[in-house]
Amino acid sequence: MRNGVCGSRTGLRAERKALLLEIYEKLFAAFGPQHWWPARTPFEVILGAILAQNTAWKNAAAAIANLDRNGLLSLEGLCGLDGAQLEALVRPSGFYRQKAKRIMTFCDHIQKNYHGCLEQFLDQDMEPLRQELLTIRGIGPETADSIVLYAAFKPSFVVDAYTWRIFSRHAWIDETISYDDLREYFMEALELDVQMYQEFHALVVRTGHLYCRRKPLCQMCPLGGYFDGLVFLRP
DNA sequence: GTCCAGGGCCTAC
DNA sequence: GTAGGCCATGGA
Repeated sequence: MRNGVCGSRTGLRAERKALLLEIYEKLFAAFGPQHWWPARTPFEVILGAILAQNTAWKNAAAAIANLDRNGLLSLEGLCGLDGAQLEALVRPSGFYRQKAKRIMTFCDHIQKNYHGCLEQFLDQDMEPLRQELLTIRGIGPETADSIVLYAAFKPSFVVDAYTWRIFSRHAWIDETISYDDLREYFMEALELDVQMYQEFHALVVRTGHLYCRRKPLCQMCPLGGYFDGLVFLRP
């Protein structure tokens, strides 16, 4: 039993679905469409997903701009590059040695297994694609889900640090929840909907940027029972 | 000068 | 299986 409403699995799922939809609608009403992912091609989404790992987007964007200036926003372009050159170009994104290697590893994987055809790789069913991404060194669950959702347009919910912070601080989830369990928390309750998943994740990040960064946070954040002038939801 | 950002890997227990 | 250290730049 939770909230004295219904103890059945189906009931809990319905309850959770209603909560999630209400959160989504309030965020959408507050912020509107976020137009994510900020990239022109699936390959650029993938580069961005790797370059943004534990990094402010602005820094990742600077690295992408460097690649763009050199005409390197393509698999073929990057494959002709040596490691040191790529490191120099992605330097603004931080962790640049790791990230250069991760990008190279990804490109090698597509070259070897798909003859350089990214479309063929992305065209797989969702689960096999996700699992294959997770076998590539440097691509963890969040990066994989970002690629699946925003580059392959398949409904895999993206969980990030803001999702965890916002939802745990509201006590909607247990703060010790694992990545996969938190992803399931969304995907079990919500219909599989690419556009909605894209928008939901983007809105969560927007909310996190404004109200839920590590430190200043939650005096002003939804935990107080209000959010940007809106009455917010309580668990 | 200090803290933080749209993670992931490796090692030690 | 999980806590802790490490990777690194740029902005507040």
